[in-house]
Amino acid sequence: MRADGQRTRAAILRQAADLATVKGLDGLTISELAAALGMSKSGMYAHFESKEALQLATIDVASRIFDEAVVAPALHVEPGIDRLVAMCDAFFDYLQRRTFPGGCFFVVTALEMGERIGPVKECVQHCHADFVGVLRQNAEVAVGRGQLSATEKPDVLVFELNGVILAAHVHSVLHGKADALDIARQVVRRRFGLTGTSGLV
Amino acid sequence: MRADGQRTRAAILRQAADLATVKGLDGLTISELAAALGMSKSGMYAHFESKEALQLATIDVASRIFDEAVVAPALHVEPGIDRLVAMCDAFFDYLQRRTFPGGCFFVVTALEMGERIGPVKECVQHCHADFVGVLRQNAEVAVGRGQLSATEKPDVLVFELNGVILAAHVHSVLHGKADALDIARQVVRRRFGLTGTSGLV
DNA sequence: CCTACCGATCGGTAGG
DNA sequence: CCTACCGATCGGTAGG
Repeated sequence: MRADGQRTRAAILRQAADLATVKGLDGLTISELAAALGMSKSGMYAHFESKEALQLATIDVASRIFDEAVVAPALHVEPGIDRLVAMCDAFFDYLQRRTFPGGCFFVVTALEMGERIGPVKECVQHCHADFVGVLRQNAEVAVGRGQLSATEKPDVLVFELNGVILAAHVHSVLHGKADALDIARQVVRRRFGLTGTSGLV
Repeated sequence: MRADGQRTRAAILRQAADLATVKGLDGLTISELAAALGMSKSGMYAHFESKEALQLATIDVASRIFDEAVVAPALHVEPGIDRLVAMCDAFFDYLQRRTFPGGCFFVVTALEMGERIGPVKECVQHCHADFVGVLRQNAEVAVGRGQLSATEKPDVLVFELNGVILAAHVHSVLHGKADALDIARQVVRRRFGLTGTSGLV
C-alpha cells in the first residue's frame, strides 16, 4: 500500500537523522541503518537510489524537525528581540530534550562538512544559512525598531548568538555539563540587557 | 636508522591530523593516509598497532601543535584579561592561516566525538577541557585582580569565549566568510570593554 | 520489501 | 618499511 511505503520512508529518514547526529552523515552506514530498523539493506534501496540521495533526504527531514522545534514556536512572539530570545530558548529546549540523540543535527553536520565538497555539504550549508538568515532578519528588525542601538551590527549580533548556541552544544553534549543550557539562556538575556529568569548574574 | 623512524612517525601523525580535520578522526582511513604519504598501508602498522592507537597518537601531536600555536604565544603577556585576549587572537590567527586544512583540530573532533564512547572520545574531551581550563584560570585571575566585576562568573565568561571561537570556526570554515575572524576579534574586545583594533562597533 | 550476490575497500596480519 | 594476503563490511544490483 502507498501509505505504508511513505510511513516506512519516514521511519527510515528519522532513524537516519538520529544516527547521523552520533556517527555523522558520512559515518552513517546503510547496513547499520537497516539493522536499527529491523530491515534488510536492500530494503533501504527500495526507497533511495544511493547513499547520497539518502543523505540529502535525511537533511531535508532534519530541517523540518528543526524548524518545527526551534523556529516555529518563536513565530508566536513579536519579531525583534523577543523573537530572537524565544528562538534561542527554543533551541536550548530542543537540545535539552535531546530531539536527536547526538545533539543538534545541524551543529554536528555543519562541523562534519566543514571543508567537504559536493551536494551534501552544500545542502547542510544552505540549511545552516537559512537559520542564520532568520536570526539576522530579527536582528535587523530589533535595530530598526530601536530595541537595540543603531550602531549595533546585525551580522555581529547573529555571530554572537550562534556562538552561544555552539558553546551550549559542546558543553552539554561533549562534556555532559548539565548547567550548560542554563548558562546559555542567561548569556542570551544578558546580551540583550534583560534580567534573566535563570537566576543571578 | 632510529632518527628516520621518528621522522617518518612524525610525518604520518602530521598527515593524519590534517586528514582528520577534513574527514574526521573516524572517517580517516589507513589506506588513504598511506596514499597521502606515498607509503604502503602496512608501513603505517610498522608505527602503530591499530587504528585506535593511531587516532590517540594523532590527538597527542595535534594538541602539541595547538598549544604551540594558541596557548604558548599568550604566555608572554600578563595573566588575566590581556592573556585571555591574546589567546583568543592567537586562536583566530591559527584558524586564519589554516594550520590544519579543515580548521581547528579540536573544534572538529570535539563535535565529531560528541556522543561517542571510548578512549578516543575521552582523549579529545580531555584536550578540550584542558584548553577550557586555561581560559578559566585566566578568567579567575581577571576577577581576582579586579579587571572584571566581582559578580562576573568565570564559567560564564569561558562559555562565551568558547562560543566566539566556535562561531568563528563555523562562519569561516563552513561558510567561507572572510570577515568572520575580524568579527570574532571585535566581539572578544567588546566583551571586555576594550576599544577594538578592528574598526568601529 | 526480501535473498543472494557483486567488486571495492576496510582494518589488520604474515613473513620478510 | 614492502608484498601479499586475510575475513569483514562497504555501497550497490539482480531478480523476484
